[in-house]
Amino acid sequence: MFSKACTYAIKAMILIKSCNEDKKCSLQEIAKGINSPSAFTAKILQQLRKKGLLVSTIGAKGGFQIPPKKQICLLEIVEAIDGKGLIESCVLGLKKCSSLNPCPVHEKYQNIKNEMLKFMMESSLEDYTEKIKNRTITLK
Amino acid sequence: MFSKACTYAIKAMILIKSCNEDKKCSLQEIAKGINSPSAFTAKILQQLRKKGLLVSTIGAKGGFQIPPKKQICLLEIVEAIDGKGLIESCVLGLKKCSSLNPCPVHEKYQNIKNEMLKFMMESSLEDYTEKIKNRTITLK
DNA sequence: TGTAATTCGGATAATTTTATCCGAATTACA
DNA sequence: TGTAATTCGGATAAAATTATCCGAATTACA
Ligand code: SF4
Ligand code: SF4
Repeated sequence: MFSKACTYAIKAMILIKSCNEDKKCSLQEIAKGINSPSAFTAKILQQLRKKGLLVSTIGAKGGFQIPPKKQICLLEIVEAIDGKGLIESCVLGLKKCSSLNPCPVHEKYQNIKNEMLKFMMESSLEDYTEKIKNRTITLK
Repeated sequence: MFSKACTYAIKAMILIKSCNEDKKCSLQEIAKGINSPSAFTAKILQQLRKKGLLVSTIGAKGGFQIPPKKQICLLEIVEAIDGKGLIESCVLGLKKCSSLNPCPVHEKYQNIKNEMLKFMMESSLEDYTEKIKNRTITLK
């Protein structure tokens, strides 16, 4: 469903969010916390930063944070890393179809797509943080 | 969502199904009909054959057919090419979660996954053939 | 029987995705 | 001021996916 890079991104964002608001999360903490290759994770964090989903501070004691007061949903993360493909594409990826001239599964499929979208829009990082903090679940 | 190979497989199966029952579909017809690279398509057709989703006849006037009297749904095709990943995996792909100790989005996500499964199980090749035959839609 | 059409499988190449390495710049703080 | 911790970006490598090429085997049919 999502690329590997994308699931790293999602997990990293959840982990960072579940740190204290003011605390910065270093690359190493993140990679360890989500069990990902750190250099690859670094690239992904840069992508997220460039899209405005993360802020970073350079130098010793530096690290990554969720931009303060920003609400972020799964969809934003997925789009930042995997692009609009998932949202725009279709089972068949046909070019010459439309809602006026749909293939037989169009309606069913659109329903599912809409629900996936809804799910991703409604799932905010906050939804995850509590259980992470309690260690009820881990991100590994 | 699906790999490129998988969407080629789906389209190829629909195309073959929409040929006459007794008519065989050659690789070239298929590749042309679904606008796919023929050598790559050949590999995919072999995979489908080995999984029992296609039968082939070798030699001149040979080609591919859907096994007679066999009902095939999308799920079977997807599993044959992309494996069980889509069905078994999850947004986060966590290892230590379960329905007893789920992450916060578990319920929502499982619902969507179940609907996707249902969709793929309920969508049979026959659903597509009529419109293909009428040329109301194409597979290109 | 000979030839063209075709599937089949192995080898290889191109592209994309995932991953590693390293040197430079920045900052905290001893 | 010096050093360790850190982000940042470029170069490269490894692995997976997608794609091409070719020769062998099989079959229809002229
Ligand atoms: S008609 Fe709808 S479901 Fe069918 S191929 Fe087009 S966009 Fe996809
Ligand atoms: S609890 Fe459910 S939704 Fe959450 S990561 Fe595990 S399987 Fe996925």
